Amino acid sequence: MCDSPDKTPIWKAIANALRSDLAEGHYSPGEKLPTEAALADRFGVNRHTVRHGLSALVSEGLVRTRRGAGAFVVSTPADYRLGHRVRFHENLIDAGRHPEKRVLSLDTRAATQGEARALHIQVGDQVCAYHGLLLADGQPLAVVLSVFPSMRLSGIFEALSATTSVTQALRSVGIDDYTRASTRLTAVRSTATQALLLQTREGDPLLRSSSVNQCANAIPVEYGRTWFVGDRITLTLGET
Amino acid sequence: MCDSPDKTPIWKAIANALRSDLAEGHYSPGEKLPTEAALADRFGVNRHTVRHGLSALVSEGLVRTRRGAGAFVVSTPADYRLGHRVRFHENLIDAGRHPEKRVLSLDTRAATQGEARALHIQVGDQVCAYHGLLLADGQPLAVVLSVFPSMRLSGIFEALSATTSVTQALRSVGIDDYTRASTRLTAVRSTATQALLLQTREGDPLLRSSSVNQCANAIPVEYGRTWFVGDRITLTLGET
DNA sequence: TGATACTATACAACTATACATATATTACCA
DNA sequence: TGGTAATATATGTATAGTTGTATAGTATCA
Repeated sequence: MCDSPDKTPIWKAIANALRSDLAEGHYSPGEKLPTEAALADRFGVNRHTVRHGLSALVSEGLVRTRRGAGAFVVSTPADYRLGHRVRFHENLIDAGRHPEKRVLSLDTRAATQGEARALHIQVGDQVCAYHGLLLADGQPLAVVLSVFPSMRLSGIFEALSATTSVTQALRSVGIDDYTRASTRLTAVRSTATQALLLQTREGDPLLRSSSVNQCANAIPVEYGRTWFVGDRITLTLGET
Repeated sequence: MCDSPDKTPIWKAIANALRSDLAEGHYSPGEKLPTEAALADRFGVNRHTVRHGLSALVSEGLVRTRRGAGAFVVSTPADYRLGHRVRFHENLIDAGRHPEKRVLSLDTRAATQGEARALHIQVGDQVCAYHGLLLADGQPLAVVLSVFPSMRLSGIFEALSATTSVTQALRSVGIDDYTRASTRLTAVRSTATQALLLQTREGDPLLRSSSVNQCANAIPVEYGRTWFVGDRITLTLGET
């Protein structure tokens, strides 16, 4: 018989359902989840299976249980504002989360066609490519690939070696402020490498953002592509 | 039973024996069959042989198994009338079944593009989204996602919090009657979450209905999408 | 020799039930 | 009003039972 290739265990499906409930804002931090018995009833399964799913959320740090009291939401997936000014650290601190950036690689190379187009430079011009991992409260949130035009920003490589903050690096090469020129969003499936970095499973949906930041006189200074873990983020569109 | 003349395999003989037990009404719908171990004991064979026979009944749709729980006699598919007036409770009671609705979530949010088009409102207008599970005789029958235009139906959220009946909720916000404006049907494969809620296997076919209900003056009041378990329902088209 | 039907065994996943223990709520009394 | 005990509720733990799946072995027949 045709066995379904990727059969999700019941407990994992429950964890997923609850996690997306959290992501969609059905519960806010501090709020009490339904009791295990109620959840077991809702999903039509045994209480132990619910407990198994809940324990996954507990180990992810999304939920905390108190014997005799119930299960409580610790933190909901980060709310990430996409507007005129997008700042990773600010966004997460505003959401009450602890942001962290980890450098995966940093090198100078020739621009690809897409990067050249986005940054208004020539194919083959030197760019500084920053590959990093974004974390919230220690949990991987996104992988990011940020590309800077070296010619336009002399010293950017050294600046990025010294700090993980894009804002700070740009400031040290003379860009005091920058704004988001464009953002495009799509959903993709994660590759094996991304899944490993993000601690998800290969094929899990990611939210990909392609964006261009420009300085005051509308000159592109950064072209970034970010892959967010769908479950751990809620993107909010609007002004800032 | 008498020993078969070396022609029919044992597992088939067991399937036949159980099938005629069912036909003679020794077991009623929903009732639990003896465990595989008990049956293996009764027939004096290995458990796997019993499983082989049982799996035949499962694929015939006579029996449904739940891991850890047992094998249960399946009830005949509910007959669901799709006509000018579609009422879940009425439909199932008329079919001699016991209907039940379970609320999974209820919230207010902005309308998506498809919802806006169906309800003749603007993208981003507030809608009240009801996510629920429909059951017949305690067995999951369908998951439903019902969307109501909040602006047009002030108080609909509270009304839906108070009752699971769409008819009653609409009545309490001033819609005394509503009729089915359109229904579209397609077949899809179930997601893991849907499979969990419906107690089917991931990837099993579902019958998806997208419908719009309108009030007396032809204004849309509800846009619903329902995923029926294919083999637990028979949709009947016609007048009412 | 190989295919088929059945057996044997082991383990994983989920269910069912019972009970222990911590917390929240309620009733009652001073 | 305030404190305390009783009760109900909820999570934590333990045990046993049932189905699902994987692997290997045996008997029989063409």
